[in-house]
Amino acid sequence: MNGETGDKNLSERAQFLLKVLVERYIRDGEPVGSRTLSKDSGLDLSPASIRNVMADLEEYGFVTSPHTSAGRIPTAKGYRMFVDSLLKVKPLDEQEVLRMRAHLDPSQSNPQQLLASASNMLSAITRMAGVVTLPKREMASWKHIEFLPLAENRVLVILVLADGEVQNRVLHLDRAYDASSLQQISNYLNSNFAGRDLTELRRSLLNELNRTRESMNELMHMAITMADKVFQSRAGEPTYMMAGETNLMDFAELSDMEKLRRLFEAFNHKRDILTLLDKCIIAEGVQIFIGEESGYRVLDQVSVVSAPYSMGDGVVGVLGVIGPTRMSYERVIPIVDVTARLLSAALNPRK
Amino acid sequence: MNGETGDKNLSERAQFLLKVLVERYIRDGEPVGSRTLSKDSGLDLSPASIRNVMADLEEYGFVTSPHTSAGRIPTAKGYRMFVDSLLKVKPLDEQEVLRMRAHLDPSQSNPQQLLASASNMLSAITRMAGVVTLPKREMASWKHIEFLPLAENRVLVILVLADGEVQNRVLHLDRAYDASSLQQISNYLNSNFAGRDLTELRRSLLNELNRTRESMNELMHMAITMADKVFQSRAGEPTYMMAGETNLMDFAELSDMEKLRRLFEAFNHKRDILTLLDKCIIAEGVQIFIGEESGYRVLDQVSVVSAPYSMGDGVVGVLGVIGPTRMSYERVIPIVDVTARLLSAALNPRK
DNA sequence: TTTAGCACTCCGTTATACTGAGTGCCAGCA
DNA sequence: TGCTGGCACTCAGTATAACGGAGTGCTAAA
Repeated sequence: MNGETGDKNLSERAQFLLKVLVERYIRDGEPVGSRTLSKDSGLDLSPASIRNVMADLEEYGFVTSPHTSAGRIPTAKGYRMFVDSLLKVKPLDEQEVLRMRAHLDPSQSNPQQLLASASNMLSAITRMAGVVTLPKREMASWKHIEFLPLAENRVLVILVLADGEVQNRVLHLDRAYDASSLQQISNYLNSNFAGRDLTELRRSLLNELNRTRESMNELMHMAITMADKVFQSRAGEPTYMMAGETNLMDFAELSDMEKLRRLFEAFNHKRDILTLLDKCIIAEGVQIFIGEESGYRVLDQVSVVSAPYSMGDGVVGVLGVIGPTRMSYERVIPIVDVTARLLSAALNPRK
Repeated sequence: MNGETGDKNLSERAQFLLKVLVERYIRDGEPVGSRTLSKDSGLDLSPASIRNVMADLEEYGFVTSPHTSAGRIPTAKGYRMFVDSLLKVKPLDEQEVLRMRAHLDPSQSNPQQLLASASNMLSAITRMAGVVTLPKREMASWKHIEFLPLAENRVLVILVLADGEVQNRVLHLDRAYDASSLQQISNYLNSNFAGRDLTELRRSLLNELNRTRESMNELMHMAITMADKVFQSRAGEPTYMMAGETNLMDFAELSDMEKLRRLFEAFNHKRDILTLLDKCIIAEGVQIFIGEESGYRVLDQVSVVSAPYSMGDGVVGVLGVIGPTRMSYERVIPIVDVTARLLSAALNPRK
């Protein structure tokens, strides 16, 4: 209510003190009192003055006290302000970038392994949990397709993707196809559509189907319906890989067994985590969800720092770090950022 | 030192009291005192007499007390005696068996999914962690093999196993092979060796190679060396699937965060758990490791109840339950046993 | 606008006492 | 000889009170 803090915007000083407070709390994990802040800030202010500012910050919802006579700790909103407006991330040490690059060496790993390395690396250097979503395969292009007849109207489809990843699916069909017509179908698909991404493929196949409805020979018809079946994305696939979940057990914030258990169960069921990560795939760079912001109860006590990575010429997945809200964003943000870039580079063979 | 307990073998009464004690402790989780035992046993003995027996049991190492004035709890040795000699497992309720069978319906799942269902089911009904090792593929036979030329001297091998499981591997070769000679090679292998198990195949291929060394045409030579490469089992594969680890967080025995963490890390690294489970593959039926018996520090507080399952005509893997030493062996043993039988049945198509 | 001073609050720790559960041992009894 | 009641003792866990420390909010003065 008093002059300075009546405005919508916090005073310079209040912002600065919030910054110092958050940094201090991230460092020590203990509520920060006015005396500490008075010494720590470098400003020439007495504890009493600091207390006034704190009262304002509390009123705005940036900080809170665990109880009457403890210091203040940041709220989710406080962290948000800190991350968005107060924090200046320094670029990573060059040495460290080199070390990271070595872990993601494309020459001696396949894409699958690269993803695993990335999540391991994230968990190892941050000492929190690292997560990498598997590439959205619809967006990836493919090199080659092959059909193999099995018993009882079933056909095995082998799909070689642009990155060398191989997928198989078994189709259950309404009638048997002999080896030679299957051969013809795959020839047709390989010569006309190889190299396109999977969604595009489905679209042009449907067009084709409409355009040539009458004139089309049976073979092409078969080919098109079959391809349509193949390229429907399958459900129930594993959808992300995580490493270092156990690191989270060290954090005092998560020492409540009940909460920890729910969190780990969420990791296993994947659903919530995945929809959250999917939201990040549209964003440009590093995206951060702090505590309750995520909208999922289980993630109340944790933050997610994520960044999209790309393959070919589009974003195909997201990687990131999951840790307590009280994490060193200053350190984690550039790490996630760099990892995403390195992984993208490793996944895209230099042309 | 006194007459009765001086023999190597425990008296009838001592054995019976141990049984009651273990059952009681499994039920309540609290040290059992002489008064309780006196009422609970049904024997017409005063607490004082019970105490004498307890002193003997303690001397033999079957029970111990957490502190001077608490009751007794079983040691690993005590549980072992209980499980080996005192416990009589009742067969499972028929209703329950039917419900379990429904979960492992071979008609609407592939083998991969069956294994996952089995481990899920084990964890769900025992409320502990369920684990299933993946089948040893060397012991499985195969139905079909196919080669697909890729760029740069690489060949994609598609291997269809007897259970319908499909595997791919990429071979790096010293020279390029054209599609038609690859076709010939696969024809040769399919018509001469399909249906054998993989170890047997390698053996007969090597024989073949020696026997026909001079007379052999180049094609057969290629085929044989290539097959040899294919059927070398690959390292670094995932080796078991686990479900319900988080159930273990509920047990008071594991409330020590440090121990819990080590346990979960062991689950992730898989190594120790796997060598332990591998030991069970030779045993006939249900095998039990109680606490420290396993020889692995991380498993000090937990027991593993396991049983082998089979496919084709041999044992190929192990499944089981991991839980606190203080688990209801009476319930868990038949569950593991039945699950192993059901899984074996589901994996072996009725002929 | 800032600051010093003061009363107040609340957590965490320590000391103390007390209760309840259980034990080991001994002496007497069938 | 084996069983039992009695007794002194031990020890974890809990409740209670006391106290110091850290921090706050408010007020009055600089």
